[in-house]
Amino acid sequence: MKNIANIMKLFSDPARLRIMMLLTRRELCVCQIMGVLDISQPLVSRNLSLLSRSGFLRERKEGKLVFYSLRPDLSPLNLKVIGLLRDALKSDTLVAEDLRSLKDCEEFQKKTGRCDMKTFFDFMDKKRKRSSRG
Amino acid sequence: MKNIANIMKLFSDPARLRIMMLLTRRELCVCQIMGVLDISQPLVSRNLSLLSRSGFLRERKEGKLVFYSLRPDLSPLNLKVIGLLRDALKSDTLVAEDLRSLKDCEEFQKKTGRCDMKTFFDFMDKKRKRSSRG
DNA sequence: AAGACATATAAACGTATGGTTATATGTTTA
DNA sequence: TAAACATATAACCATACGTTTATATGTCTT
Repeated sequence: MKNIANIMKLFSDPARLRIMMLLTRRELCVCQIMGVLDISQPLVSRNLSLLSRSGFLRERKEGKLVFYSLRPDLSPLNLKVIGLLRDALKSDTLVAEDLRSLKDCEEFQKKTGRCDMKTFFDFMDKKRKRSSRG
Repeated sequence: MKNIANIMKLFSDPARLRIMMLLTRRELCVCQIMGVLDISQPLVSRNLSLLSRSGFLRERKEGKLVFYSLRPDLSPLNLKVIGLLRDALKSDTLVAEDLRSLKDCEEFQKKTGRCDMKTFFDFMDKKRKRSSRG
């Protein structure tokens, strides 16, 4: 009872839902998630930590960077929950935007050969300015 | 995004989960739910109201009583959510106890021909005393 | 019509939660 | 070794939420 209630609570937050939707696509490091979602580093970190502690994510350290991805050994229940969320959000415009931004970020990353917070922030900043200019 | 987040939040509360698990079985009035779950009347009322407003329940008035049941025209998403919750709670001991209590209450109700708050409270009170005596 | 009853709503309160800012930890680079 | 950097954690605050108590609404009974 408490278990499923806690899972529901975990996904009652839009930021965590957005993070999960990104991570169901591929492994990402904290700075990439920050850049794409445009939320603060401590908040991303905390939400990743909550998702990890509930058994949804695993982490992998590579130098300064920490990469998060779905756990390969997800429990049947957790798998079903993720399936439901993906289904519920398959036409979500915000998720679509996030995935678009992720793609853009990755292309930029390939061109520059960099994966750091400044790079993604600068890129997203320019992008936002572009779109606000119309 | 907000929609699914709100649904998740709705079911992040054990009391609401228990109410839903009862109502997926059959239509019940407020006093029956109170008796079975042993939670206060205003709390039951409020949670029923939240579940109704999110499109999960319908209500039917019959004299003083108000009966709640699953909406017959649940959205595909809401149906999937309920399916997931039932699945997640199919072996839950608390839900099992609740269903047991519900059965007992209904038998008692048949015998006495009554459906009111006092009846269910008295019955559950005795039941609790029985079980605490061992 | 008055009182009893079932349910809903309002008010009030403590706690939990999301978000920010500041700081700590650990790694890389110069 | 010191500075720069990525990430995590702590401290703090405002707000939201669950719960209780009190009250309102509406129905039945006498």
